[in-house]
Amino acid sequence: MSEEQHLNFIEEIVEGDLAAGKYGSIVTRFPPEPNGYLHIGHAKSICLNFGLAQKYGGKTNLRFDDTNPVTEETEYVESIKNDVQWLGFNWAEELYASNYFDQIHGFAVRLIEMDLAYVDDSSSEEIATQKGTPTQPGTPNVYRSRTVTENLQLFEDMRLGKYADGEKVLRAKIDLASNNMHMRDPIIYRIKHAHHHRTGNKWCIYPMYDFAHGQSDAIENITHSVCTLEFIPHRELYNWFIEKLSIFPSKQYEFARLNMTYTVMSKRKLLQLVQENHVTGWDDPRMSTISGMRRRGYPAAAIREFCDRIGIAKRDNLIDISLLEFCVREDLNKTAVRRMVVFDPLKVIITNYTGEGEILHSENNPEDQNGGTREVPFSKEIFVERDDFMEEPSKKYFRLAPGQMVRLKSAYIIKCDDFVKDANGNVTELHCSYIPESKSGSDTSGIHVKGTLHWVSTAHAIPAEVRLYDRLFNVEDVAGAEGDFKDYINTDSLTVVPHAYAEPALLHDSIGVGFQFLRKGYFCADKDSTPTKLVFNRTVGLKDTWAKEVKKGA
RNA sequence: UGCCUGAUAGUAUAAUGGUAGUACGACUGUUUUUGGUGCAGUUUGUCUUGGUUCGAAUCCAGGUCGGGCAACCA
Repeated sequence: MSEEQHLNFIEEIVEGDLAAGKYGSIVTRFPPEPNGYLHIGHAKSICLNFGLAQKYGGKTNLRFDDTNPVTEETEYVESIKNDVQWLGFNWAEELYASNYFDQIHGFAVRLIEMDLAYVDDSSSEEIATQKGTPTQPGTPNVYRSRTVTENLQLFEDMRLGKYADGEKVLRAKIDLASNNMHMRDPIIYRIKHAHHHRTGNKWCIYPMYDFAHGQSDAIENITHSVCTLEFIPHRELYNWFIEKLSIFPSKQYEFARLNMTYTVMSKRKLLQLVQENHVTGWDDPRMSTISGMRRRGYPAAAIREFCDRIGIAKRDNLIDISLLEFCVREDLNKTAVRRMVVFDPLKVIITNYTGEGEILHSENNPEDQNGGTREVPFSKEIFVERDDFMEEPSKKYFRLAPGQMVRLKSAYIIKCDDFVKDANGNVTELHCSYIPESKSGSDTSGIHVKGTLHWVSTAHAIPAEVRLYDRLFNVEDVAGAEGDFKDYINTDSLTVVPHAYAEPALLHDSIGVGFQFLRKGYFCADKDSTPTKLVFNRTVGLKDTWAKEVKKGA
């Protein structure tokens, strides 16, 4: 009652329709064309369409808008199904616009019979010219006054394959003077002698989007057909066909598509990145595709949360990618298993440690009481991160420096006594002493240190490759930037750390879980990872207030 | 030149004629065996000009700015 339910404008429409008794329950659909992989923008649409049905007790169909056989492939169908499922949604029915080709063809015949469609022999250029311009009305050509009988015969001949591609089209007869260019006798059927991934060679004529989408919606009794803003001018046509054909009156509603900083969101551009090898594939972890994000380690729940937070409205937007990253961290912080991995090793010898070594225990996740612990071997010689030592520390540097003390996570407090340099002046080794009574969990030393470091015992360290990703583009608004979007590709978007050192527990961890490498960020095993060669992707870094501090000083 | 759309903190999004709120970001402080997390707090906004009204982000009119529309693509 009292909770503030902020409805988006589409939810308001749905609630209004339901309250008015317009529909018993709602039916939505997610209608991708299988000509590429799904991206985060599709996720927004998926969450909206499936979310609506879940919230109001309806159903959602997955419908492939496969009306253009030359761009569509089964590979894409499979990837789309996989991505929608991975995101956590189940469709009521798996459908294809091509299932309806017979019915849609029948609709076209009906239109011809009503003298509302005609076969046009003009070339595509002629048709474009005859359409006029937004400020000048179009002009009818001779074909527009063909008789119903003639049109029926010609359309049938088109279907029979008597004409070559482009020789003839079927056009709706509407209004060549309309302010809406889409109403100026739009083409509704074209000839394409092409193999279709579902219907094979059965057809050589295919309906255009405008003559398939609304009809498919109607056939499926879709109550709320939600699409993006650029289809607003199509709505008039959408309604016109439904009215003339007297079919189920689906209603189209439009929302603003997702735009995100530092990335591109169009299948055409994503395809280009793949084809020109700017990335390794559709599932490259830097891609804005669902499959790329999955491989990068973004949890589905985080993507759903993101889609929830960005809202649904009609205003053009450019969402900061850091909001997505926030959602990813928020999710992973609660679920990721903590491990220690040193990327850039600096050897530390604990000079006063006389034991053989020992097994210590460290919690798997401080956020999860039931997460348990793991064994971490400790010994006289360990690796720490090279940038966790400074010969001449700045004032607020809480890590190792001559005479300075830190805690080794889940182990002991150590003090840096000395360091060794090579001929080039590079620090090669630290000599530290440990405080025996400072052992984690039974610390009686009374010493408090400000810094805690991750570390790995050199004798037990497991080599691993770590891949660090940065934004794929170096401008915020890639689509809005002048010139070719490829000019803005960030050439440093991938950094490989070939020889990182991981604690041994990581060897036995199952693939598919999210990790937090302490103080380094969130990671997941890549599909390239094998038992003999571990490979990890950095999903996202940790919030780093120290880096910010350093930057300020610089 | 036409038509269609939209405009609320830096970014998104609510307030549906009656206290401009929330989240992310930024900044403080605090807690912490991750410079992480958590907690507390601060910060910044109704495109503009008129009108209607006791009262306007909301309604009306004009302007400004943004996006879209003339593929045998979807």
